[in-house]
Amino acid sequence: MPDSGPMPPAGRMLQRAAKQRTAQSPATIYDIAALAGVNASTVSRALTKPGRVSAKTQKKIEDAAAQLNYQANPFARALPTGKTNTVGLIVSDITNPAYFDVIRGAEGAASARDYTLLLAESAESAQTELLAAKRIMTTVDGIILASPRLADEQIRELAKKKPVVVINRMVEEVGCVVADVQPGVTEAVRHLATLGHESLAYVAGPDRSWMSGHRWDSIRGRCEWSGLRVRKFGPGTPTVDGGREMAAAIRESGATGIICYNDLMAIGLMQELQSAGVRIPAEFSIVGFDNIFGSDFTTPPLSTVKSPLRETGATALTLILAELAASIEPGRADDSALRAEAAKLATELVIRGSSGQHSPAAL
Amino acid sequence: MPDSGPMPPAGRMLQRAAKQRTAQSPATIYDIAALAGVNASTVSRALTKPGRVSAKTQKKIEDAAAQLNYQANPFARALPTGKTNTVGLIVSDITNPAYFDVIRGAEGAASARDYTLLLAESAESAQTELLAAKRIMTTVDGIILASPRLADEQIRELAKKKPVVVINRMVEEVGCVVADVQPGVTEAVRHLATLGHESLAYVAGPDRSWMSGHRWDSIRGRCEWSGLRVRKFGPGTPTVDGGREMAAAIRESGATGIICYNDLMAIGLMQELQSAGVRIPAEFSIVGFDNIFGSDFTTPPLSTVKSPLRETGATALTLILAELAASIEPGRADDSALRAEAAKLATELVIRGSSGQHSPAAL
DNA sequence: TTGTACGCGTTATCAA
DNA sequence: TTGATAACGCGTACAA
Repeated sequence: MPDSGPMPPAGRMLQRAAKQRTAQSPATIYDIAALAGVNASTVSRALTKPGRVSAKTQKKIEDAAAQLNYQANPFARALPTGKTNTVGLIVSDITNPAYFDVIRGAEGAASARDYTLLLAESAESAQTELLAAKRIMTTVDGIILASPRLADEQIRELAKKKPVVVINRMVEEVGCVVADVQPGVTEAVRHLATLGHESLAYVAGPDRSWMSGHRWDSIRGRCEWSGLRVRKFGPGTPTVDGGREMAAAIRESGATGIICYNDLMAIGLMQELQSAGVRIPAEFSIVGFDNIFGSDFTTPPLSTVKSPLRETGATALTLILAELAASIEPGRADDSALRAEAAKLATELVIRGSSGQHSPAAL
Repeated sequence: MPDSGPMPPAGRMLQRAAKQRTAQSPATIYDIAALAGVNASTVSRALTKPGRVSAKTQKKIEDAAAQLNYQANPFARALPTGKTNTVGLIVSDITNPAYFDVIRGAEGAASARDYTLLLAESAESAQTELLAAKRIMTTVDGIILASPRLADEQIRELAKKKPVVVINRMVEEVGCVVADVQPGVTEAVRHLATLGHESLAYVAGPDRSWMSGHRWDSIRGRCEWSGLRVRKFGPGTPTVDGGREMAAAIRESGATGIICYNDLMAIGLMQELQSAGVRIPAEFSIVGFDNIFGSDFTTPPLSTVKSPLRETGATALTLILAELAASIEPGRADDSALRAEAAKLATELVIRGSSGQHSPAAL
């Protein structure tokens, strides 16, 4: 160590300069600083909060940055800040087309705000879900859990570390995005009643699915209100095959207006019934949930309670970002706007061919 | 500066200790070092390449790490290394269900190797695709481009900076994953010929789609070989509506064995034809491509040339990782195994109800 | 085998 | 308003 002057920065910049010649490593704020004739810290200021620097140097720096095709290194930025501009999304089953739109909505909302989406799947297992969550946790600013299989307590535990928003489930003390099932269910029950169905049935999903129970509660309540009989079948697997397996029980039940936990089950049920010679909708009316891609491909096309899947994904991401902002700048508790936005997420009946006038007479 | 001893490390550790009391910030290698009574660098060595440290201290460190619930900070790790353990996947259109399985395959392969998947959409625009690519580029070890809209040259440009693998398209000098269309097309053409169709038609996708042209080339070649007449229609939009729009032209064309660029178009075409009173498959046989989710929901269910979508996604990710490994350790050019794996990706005809004996007589 | 010291690119805290 | 400098957590030559 021959010298004791301001060595580190000088040495650093010399090294940068040398490096610049050899490889084509991306430009750093030091390169910009050199080009603009200012200090690196000034560059940092100018590029992050464009108010703490004079207009003149601001422009010089911006020009230099543009010329050098500068792109901030997210990792270097994340280190002192802790902010990664990345949100994780964990879905329980990528196979399920209902999530496609959720993913799409979240991705759109994210990239619109210069955020990036990290995707992971839990394969319907609480254990791998927790694993994925922990792995991702270190990398993201917040996590969206779509129909999580985790226990409430585990979710709250995660939420202590980073903002967590849950989709399609209510968990105390955690941000939740759940579309209002009431309007869609109300319409559906009324629709079936109008069609002449006096005995309804609900084909439930898995017991562990919060949403399945929620939908059942809503349907039952509505039927009581309307004086209709309704029975619950299941639990069943929330897939096409799961719907198929319920066909026999439904057929013998005497119920003629069937609402299924989701479109997948509805499609399976309908297919199985049809292949047994049952006429839809003459003998049974079938209504699904979600309005997934392909639910109108069937013959007859499926009537369904449409869920605002894409909006749900987008709203979840917005909520995460809001929680993030709140944790930094705790003054503003204007959840109101967000709550309002989330409240707009309502279901709605889409009437297609699988529900119609009940006319078993025409045997 | 009262002292000139080994200040920095000591000061750092003191601060850590103080911090440890207050907030619940995640444990670092310094915490482990303190607990195990060794230096932080030893911890780093023990945790990265478990061979450069004595068995005894190794255990001590691992115990301490476990006790502290240690989780390496990916950002801090990425900074000196440049490695992020993250792969980006850009799809041209999340709406298209064909990508669902690709995403799924890639995600599965990634998380199996402790990699994380970054998802982005280009919304069918070359410009936003480039933007997304550049934004993501800084964050990932490599990028997978599914049916990119970018020009070949732009893709090569990207590939100069980080490993790039392209799905469903051939680009010189860039890793590509394209399922072999030959077997599926051969089966399909033979199938239609056997059914009595003498005049075939191909409903093309967008002109910009490399895959659409590729499929057409293969079909045409196969038809020539078989002495069948075949005409190309389009270009069209690769959606259900795009398929619908081709119905009139197809109906007047005289062709009766129709192969569509993808299932979406096939479904639209079939629906439109049926709603005009045309009987499928008696009058027209329709075959799609890909075997997407829901292609068996239609009545009749769609015959289709199945693509190994999921395997394609998984293979693409594997390829990226291989290129990554090769760029680090250039000695091993054992692409052979990979090429072999990629070569196994073949299409295959799935015969369902939309194709059948040609019997226009039964008017 | 282990410890020392530095750099990765950025932000944040001070002085100036 | 700007500059100098210390973190952020980890990997790694180099020295011991």
